Amino acid sequence: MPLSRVISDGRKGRRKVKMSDAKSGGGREREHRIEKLEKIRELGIDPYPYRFQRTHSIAGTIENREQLIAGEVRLAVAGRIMSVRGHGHTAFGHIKDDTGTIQFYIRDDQLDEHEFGLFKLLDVGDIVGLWGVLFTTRSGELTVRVANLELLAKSIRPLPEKFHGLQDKELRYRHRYVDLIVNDEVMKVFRMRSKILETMRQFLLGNNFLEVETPILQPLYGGAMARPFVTRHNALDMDLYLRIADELYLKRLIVGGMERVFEFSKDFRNEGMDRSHNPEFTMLECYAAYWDYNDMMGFVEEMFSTLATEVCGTTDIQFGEHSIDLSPPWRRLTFFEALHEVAGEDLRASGEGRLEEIARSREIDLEGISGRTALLDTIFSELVEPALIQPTFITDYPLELSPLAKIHRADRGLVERFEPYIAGFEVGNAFSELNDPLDQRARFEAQAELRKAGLQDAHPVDDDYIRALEYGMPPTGGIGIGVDRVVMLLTGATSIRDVILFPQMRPEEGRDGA
RNA sequence: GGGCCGCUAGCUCAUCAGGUAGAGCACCUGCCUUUUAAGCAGGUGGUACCAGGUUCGAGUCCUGGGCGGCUCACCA
Repeated sequence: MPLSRVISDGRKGRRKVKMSDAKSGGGREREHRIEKLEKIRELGIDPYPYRFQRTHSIAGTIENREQLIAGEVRLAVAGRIMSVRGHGHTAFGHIKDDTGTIQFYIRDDQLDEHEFGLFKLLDVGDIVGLWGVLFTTRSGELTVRVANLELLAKSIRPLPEKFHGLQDKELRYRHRYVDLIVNDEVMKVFRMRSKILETMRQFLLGNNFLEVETPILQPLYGGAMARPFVTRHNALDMDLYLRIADELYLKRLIVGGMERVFEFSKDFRNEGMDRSHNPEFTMLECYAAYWDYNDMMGFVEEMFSTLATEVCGTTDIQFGEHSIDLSPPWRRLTFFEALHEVAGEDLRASGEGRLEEIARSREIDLEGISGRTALLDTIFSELVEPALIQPTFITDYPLELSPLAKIHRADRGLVERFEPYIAGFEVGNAFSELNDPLDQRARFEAQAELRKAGLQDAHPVDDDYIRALEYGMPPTGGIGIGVDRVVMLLTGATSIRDVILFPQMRPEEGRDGA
């Protein structure tokens, strides 16, 4: 009896699970298939053999079709049966591997009896290996004429319907393997994701960055304003945090003399979930000694135009209704300049009263918002952000928002920080990194005060990080890039769940009741 | 957390005002040696998310719960 069934027995509010692992899941068809599985075994055939030697991928077969047909080459391909059209003594169907789909043609007078008997016990969804030569059908389709076939894995669960496929988003996320089998565009998105990561990595390695790995389990979290997940280490008898950022570790490495480092960091933030937030997500952070944030801006422009060129073949990409030009240089605008544009006046010196007036006149909801910084931030995200469609660097933020960034060289009230915006998304966050240990301690202590005042997301003081800075960190430019959002941008996905293979979901069986 | 919407066969969906659930695909049986949403004939398949309630009778109405989608808020 399946474990899930045992656990759920007697539990109130149990949800019926579609395609469950219970015996009823998959309906009668699953039982038919298990019967066929037994018959296959009775024929002395192992329905789950150990390997298969392919001569060609399906894409390779299609690519070399002329030589393969002309030479009457006996080839071996393998894949999942996606359709079968039986005609008594013959059958057509398609198999699919991860390079493509090809038709096969099988007829009983060209196989030994044994093998055609096996074929009759196969189903859509089974994984097979086929040997044969290529030909073109009357209707012009490239087809493998099967001379021999081998079952490589029996599928006992039916695939979704061939025409509509799997639509239900819940099932698509929960049973991503099925989604990948039947929805080709899903496979395409995740191939692009891989390509994006690879291009980023190559770009960084090509610029002499060193790829490193830093702890996910941290005794003290930091590097961002967010609530962490807490976990427990039994042997040490202590709580640990899942990292919310790897920033403070990477800068320790800069102190240690690694002059350019990066990490693809799985980060975890214990907050709400929506179209652009998953509790675990991927951040690319990179730090370069002797750079400031201006150097980093140039680097980011280069990286994104390289990405778009490698992945999409052009720096002009389409996202929803927007055409976006990622080629450098990008527009650069300070935080207060951007506000000036939308508010029609310089807000740099405006008091709380004036900021509230402006917000109200634009019908911005100010519930729970108090203080000048929060007002500025709110006005910015309501009025400025949505309009930042073409790539734009917003620079020089108010000091209060950025405890890890260096004071602006020309203005003590600002920090040297920028955020790249594309299609209204904030895709990163970068600073001239604060390397004055005494200033850093003062900033941490200011955060600690905010924490005491009830701001849970404020930074805890990280004494070891300050000690590292006390040994001396060179001037450094750093950035964190939200990789999932970049993937959304380049694939046109409108939900982060469409670029994460297994997005966080509540368990199918529902929450544990009393 | 709020609002709206959804949950019916393996999948995609019907079921007008409450009367004991239906189609297509898939599956099973038979026929069919170049088909391709193959075709023809016949057939199987349901705890209508769960639990209560109203009613002679509930997929349908009411209450509570579960899961999801969209959206707003919170949150970087």
